[in-house]
Amino acid sequence: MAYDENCPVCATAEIVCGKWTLLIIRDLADDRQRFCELERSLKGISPRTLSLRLRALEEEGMVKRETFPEVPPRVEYALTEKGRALVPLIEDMRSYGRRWLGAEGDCTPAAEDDAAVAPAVVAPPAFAA
Amino acid sequence: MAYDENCPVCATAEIVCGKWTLLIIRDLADDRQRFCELERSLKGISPRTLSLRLRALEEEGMVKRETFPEVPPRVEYALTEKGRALVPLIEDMRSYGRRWLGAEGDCTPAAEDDAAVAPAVVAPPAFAA
DNA sequence: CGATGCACTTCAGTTCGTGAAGTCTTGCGG
DNA sequence: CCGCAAGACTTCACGAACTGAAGTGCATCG
Repeated sequence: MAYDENCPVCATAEIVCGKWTLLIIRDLADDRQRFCELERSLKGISPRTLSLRLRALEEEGMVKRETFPEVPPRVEYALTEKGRALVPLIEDMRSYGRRWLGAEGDCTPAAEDDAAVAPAVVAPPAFAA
Repeated sequence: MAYDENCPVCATAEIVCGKWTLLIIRDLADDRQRFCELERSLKGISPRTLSLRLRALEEEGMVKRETFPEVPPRVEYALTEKGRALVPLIEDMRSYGRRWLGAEGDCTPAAEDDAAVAPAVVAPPAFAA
């Protein structure tokens, strides 16, 4: 059922393999975000899942939650140091996706509504790093 | 339901977030393996899931399947170049797990039956690379 | 007064992953 | 000759995970 906890790869996999988790980290890597910003950026996530992930990430100590008791309640999420340590992993994924999966988009919160620019990169380059 | 296919991180996440997928890649990174070797190494995986993962990985072109029509049938799985390109990702995970998750084990197919050696690393070091 | 935004929670339904058992073939022990 | 074992899976029933839609509470905008 669960992975072997002694294995560093397994332990990380356990965190990482939940759906959306990595994308949440990716969004938070750029900047702190609010619940609804994440919800909009991660098109297709259900608020329940987002809530669950955020809670889990917070319990793991990778995300810090900050509440502002304002008029429309504001809650911001930001990566802790432990969470930021996952960013290189995300960068690897980005490189991989670009090189081998022909995914050209930016998909960062900044690049929201520009779609369809990929010049059909299907055959990946034959070299590997 | 599905991630945004244009985003390199999402595209990679889609591959990577299936349970056990990364661990299969990890095992295959060391050497080609047979079905039952993977099954034994990945303690707790169901043959159905392993079969599904292997098939998907093969269809994605990250794993090469080779059948040997021998007495007890032998099938070996190995990473392709596209699959090997994921190894740095796994290495990142290993580093992360070691540094931040206090997972000290090796968990490689080579280190099978030595358990309980971790000197209780619970508080991660305060520095980050 | 009704609509809207925010941050969630609840609910029913679908998909994913599990654990046990079964399949098919051949070689070895009794 | 019978039965068990290995190897590579498949089938099945069940539980866990994720989804989509709707609901909650509050205050401001129109």
